Order: sequence, then structure tokens, then C-alpha cells
Amino acid sequence: MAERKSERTRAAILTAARERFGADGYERATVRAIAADAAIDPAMVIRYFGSKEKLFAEAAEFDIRIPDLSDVPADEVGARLVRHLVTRWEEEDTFRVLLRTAATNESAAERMRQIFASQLAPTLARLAVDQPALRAGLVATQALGFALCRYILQFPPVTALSADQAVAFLAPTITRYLTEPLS
Amino acid sequence: MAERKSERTRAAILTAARERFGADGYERATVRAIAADAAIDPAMVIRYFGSKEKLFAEAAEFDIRIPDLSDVPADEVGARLVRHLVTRWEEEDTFRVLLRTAATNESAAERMRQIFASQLAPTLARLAVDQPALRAGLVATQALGFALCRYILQFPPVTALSADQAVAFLAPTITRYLTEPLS
DNA sequence: CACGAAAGTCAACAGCCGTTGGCATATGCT
DNA sequence: AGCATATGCCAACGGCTGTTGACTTTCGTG
Repeated sequence: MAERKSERTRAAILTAARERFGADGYERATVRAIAADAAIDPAMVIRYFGSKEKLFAEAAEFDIRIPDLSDVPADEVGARLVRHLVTRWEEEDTFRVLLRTAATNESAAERMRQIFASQLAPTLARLAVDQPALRAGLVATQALGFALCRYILQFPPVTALSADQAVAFLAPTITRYLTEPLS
Repeated sequence: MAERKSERTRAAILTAARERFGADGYERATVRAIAADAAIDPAMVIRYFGSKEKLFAEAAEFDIRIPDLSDVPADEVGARLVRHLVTRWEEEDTFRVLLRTAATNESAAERMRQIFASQLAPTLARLAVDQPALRAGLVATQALGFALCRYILQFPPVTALSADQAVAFLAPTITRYLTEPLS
């Protein structure tokens, strides 16, 4: 069972990495600091993950896990979606890591675009009355803007919101973006 | 006229700095690269601005210049505001510099919060039916989310939008955040 | 117990970074 | 012209970065 120990430290590194990347962003989070948090030698980080960039790639793997909304009443879709997103964002650091980093790191931005294109857009496409890509894009602006103001920029009025309040305000916007007829 | 020349290079540095900061973010934009863009020695950058941080502070000075909307018909406030923001964001690099950097740099985030609190919130407060801080916060989530998806993450459906389309979609959301009764 | 591989330590590398001080040059004033 | 000062270049510093290779310890297995 020589591998048991190694998997534990591997997980420790990953946890520390997510914390540091999430708090400081990619550039300012140093391998040495991550190693210190995980109480191991910086060399081990490289040994386990090959490079800082590969470590980040693994630390920022994120599945948004959008539920199937196809048999949810049309007027509840927005609320269900918003609640799912907020829950999902707050139960892991991963998304925050990705969002924070995506602003200054092109590969993280690309990953963000991929999540949008492969996870969010297809699901929303079945709920939009027309122009699915455009409507998914609009939904993304509101969803990510909320995440930005709440978790990254930490605007006081936005951080002060409860999850319920957030859902109540954002849901109608999402619904409108998916269904409002184009003028 | 010894100062004329210096002011020209000072401006050149500032321009190059805004470009680099805007493209790469604070950490990855090096003093050396900025100096190279301005066709000048790295030492001059420090001589003129004292430090990289002070250079950034000056490069990221941004006045959102929100117009007086107090005598605009209530149903046009959203459109006017959105159009102003998009115009303002696109006529300078400054805002993009700030937004990109705010994700990983605490002092830039603080500046963002200040712009929100001292420039946006007070104006919106006079337009909101109640709970001015909360409503201004909601407006910010939609406005900044749009900027994030369009200028930073560059989601294709969002970059594809014309200014007119953006206004048409976002304006009703803004109006609703300012006026919709709380349930 | 002995052996070998896995896990971890340590020191050092080369390469950037922001910043500094000294020195050349140009420019404007008297 | 000659001086003072502003402007600019150059080389170098100390510090931090990701990454590497050699060495030591740990530990499961024959």
C-alpha cells in the first residue's frame, strides 16, 4: 500500500493549491506557498503535477453539473437555475479559482469559454425560444456578473444578499433573457 | 521648455502602461515591457512614477462620468445608463485595465468598490424606489457581468452584440432592478 | 532480515523581476 | 559660450520564481 500515502499528500497539495489560487490568483500564488500550506517540499509539487501550470489545470477542473430542466415549469426555470449556480459556486472553491484567474490568464479564460460552450449553452438552448447562443450569452453576463461582484470584488450590498434574495432578484432576469421576444 | 519633452514621454509611458496592464493584468505586465513599448529605458518608468504600483494607480484612474438622469423619463433611464456605460467603456482602455486587474489585485478591487460607492451608487440612489444600496448592487452585477463577458472573457455571443442590441437587452433589466417592488 | 522502490529533503540552478546609482547627453538660460 | 539642470542610458543589485538533480529516509514485500 505504498500509494496510499502519496495520494493523501497529492490531495493535500490540490487543496492548498485551490485555496492559494483562489485567494491570490495564478501569478501571485507561488509553488512555494502552496507547498508550505500542504506542509511539504516545493519540489514535491512539481514531482506530483509536473509543473505549476498542470497543477492549476487540475485544481481548476470544474463541472457545473447543470440539472435537467426540461420538465420544469417555464416560470420556475430561472429560479431553479440561479439556485443551482449559487449553491454550486459556494460548495467548492474551484469555480472561484477559475473566475479569478480567468481575468488575467488566457488558458483559464479559454476554459471558462469552454464551460460556457459545452455545459451551459447546450442546456439553455433547449429552454430558449430562439437564438440559443445569444440568449445563453446574456444569461452568462448576469450569472457571472453576480459571481464577480459577490465573490471577487465583494461589493458590500451584493455579499450581503442571502441566497434566497439573490434567487428572487436574478431569476426573472434569466427567464426574460431566455424567453423575451426579440423586438 | 525643459518640461515639454518630459511630459510627452510621461504620456507615452502611461499609454503603454494602460495597454500592457489591460492586455496582461498587473502581475504579468512588466515594467520592462511597458518601457519597451514606450521606447524608453525601464529606469525611466520608475523615475517618472516612483514605482510600478504608483504607475498602475495613475494608469487606472477612471471617472465613469455618469450623466444626470434625474429628469429622464423613468422608462428611459435604463437605456440611457447602459448606453453611457458601454460608450464610456469602449472609448478608453482604462476601465478594462481596472476590471482585469481587480480580479487578482486587492488595491484594484478596492478602487472598483470605491467607484461603485462614490460614483455609481449615489446617482442610482435617486432613481431607485427604495433600498438604494441593494438596487445599485444589482445593477452593478449586470453591468460588470456584461463587461466581463464582453471585454475580458470574450464570450463569442456577447462580443458579437452591437451596442444597440446590448442596450435593448440590458436596459429592461436595469430598470427592473431599480424599480421592481420587493416581494 | 534484507532489499528495492517509493516518498520526501535539500541545495542549487538559471531566469526573471522591480529598483537603484552612476554616468553620459541634450537642452535652455544668462 | 558656459553653466546648470533636466532627461536619458547602462549596468548591476538583491530577491523571488519555477524547476532540477542528487541524496536520504521510510516502508511494504520477498
